[in-house]
Amino acid sequence: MTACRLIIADDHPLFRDALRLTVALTLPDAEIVEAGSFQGLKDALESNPDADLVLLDLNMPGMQGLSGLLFLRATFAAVPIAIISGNEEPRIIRQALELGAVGYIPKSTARAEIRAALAAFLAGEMWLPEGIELNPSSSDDDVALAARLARLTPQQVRVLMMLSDGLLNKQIAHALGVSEATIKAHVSAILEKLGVDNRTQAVIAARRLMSDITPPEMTQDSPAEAGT
Amino acid sequence: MTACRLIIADDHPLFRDALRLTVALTLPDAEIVEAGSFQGLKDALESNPDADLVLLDLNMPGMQGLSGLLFLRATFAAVPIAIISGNEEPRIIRQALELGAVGYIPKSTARAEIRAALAAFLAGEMWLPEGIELNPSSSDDDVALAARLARLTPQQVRVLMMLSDGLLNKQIAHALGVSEATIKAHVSAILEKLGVDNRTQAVIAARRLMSDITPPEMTQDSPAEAGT
DNA sequence: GTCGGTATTAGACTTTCGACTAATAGCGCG
DNA sequence: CGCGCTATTAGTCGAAAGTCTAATACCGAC
Repeated sequence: MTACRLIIADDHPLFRDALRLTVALTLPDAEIVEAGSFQGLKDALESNPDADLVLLDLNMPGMQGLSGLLFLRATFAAVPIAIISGNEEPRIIRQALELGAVGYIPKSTARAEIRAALAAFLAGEMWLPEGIELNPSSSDDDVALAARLARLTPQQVRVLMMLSDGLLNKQIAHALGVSEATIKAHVSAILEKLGVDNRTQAVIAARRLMSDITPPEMTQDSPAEAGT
Repeated sequence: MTACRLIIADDHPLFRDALRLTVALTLPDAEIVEAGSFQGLKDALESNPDADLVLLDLNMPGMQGLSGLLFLRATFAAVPIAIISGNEEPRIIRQALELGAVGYIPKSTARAEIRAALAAFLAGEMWLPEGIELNPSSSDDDVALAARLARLTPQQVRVLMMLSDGLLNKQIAHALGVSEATIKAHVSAILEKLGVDNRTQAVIAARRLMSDITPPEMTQDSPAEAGT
């Protein structure tokens, strides 16, 4: 197989190293780009818009939960994104899939399985841990919300992000270089797709994606090296 | 000392029992009312508006973080509220104090110290765990936000809660039985006190109080009986 | 009692929002 | 190529939001 290009995004250098070694076992010829922050990942994707896969940790500086995934999917729709996270809650996993992730690898996954997952991703297939099904009649409200957010167009996602910062239509229009009427149309489309009545409720919905991620361990003094 | 009346609010019956025993040691004549949910606590406070103290756990069904404390302080300003929580983060403690709590007892506190805290509260004094100071030049943004929220009047708190649910001014006016112009005046006062420009930013600020509490343990399969 | 400060209420007026209509551009398909 | 579909763009207009001014009421201070 010809050389492929992967982006590893994790704020923990040790974990990036471990992951790169695992990747090298499966794909000796792979070119690997690393990013340690959300901004770094955006830069890496702009430099490598033809990357074959992003391995994304959900807890990165500058990224607020799943909203980062929403943004990346909207901005770089052509690049497949797989989540690698310490969080193993089924709800989070299903939300990530609804948002367009090609797979979800818990950090507790054995190395052999991680390699199998990588192979699947690069073959264009999905991969999930045991016990997680694809469409288990998503009864969860938060999962349904993720599905609705995934239907937004890239421009609508940008508008929703700025809406969530409390900006006025006029300010968003100026930032995006279009007229205020255009922003109003985007906002109306967002309200329709999210099934809400006004911008405040849209912001509440969008922000629910940001706070839902609870890291499994929480010792804010220990380095929490997750190597091996 | 004459008999006093305490309200113990915690969703865990076992912990309520333990707390009641500790209270009985210090105050044999105390009348103790228990509540296992936020709604139960509101009912208890309406039945006992002259209670001498509320011992409030921050993780109760129906209560979203510190916003519950904000509501209680605005609605029952005459009743002192002490927080009893498993969360020991200094930021949360300072926020609770800014919102008008008379003290903060980590659940890891020794029983003798809890008794000392109770005595202090009933004497009208504050009590804090070791190492937490009263006004350490609150540099934290979230603490400053709590201080701003504490300046809202009771009616303004009610309006802010409904704002945070995404309601229109008209809907809030109808629910509170006043005119829409009145709600607009309240909203303007809220924006001024919170230092924000529009209702969306006010909702973002209010919702920051709701998501900041990270429970120290997280087993989502335990039954969590809330009966009595 | 009178004064001064604040909470609550509301009307008048300006700005912003959001629905409706519609034009343009790109894109897959027969 | 022409057709239908969608994304993006924008103008118009009634509704909602937010500001300003102000009246009433309550409450502690003098």
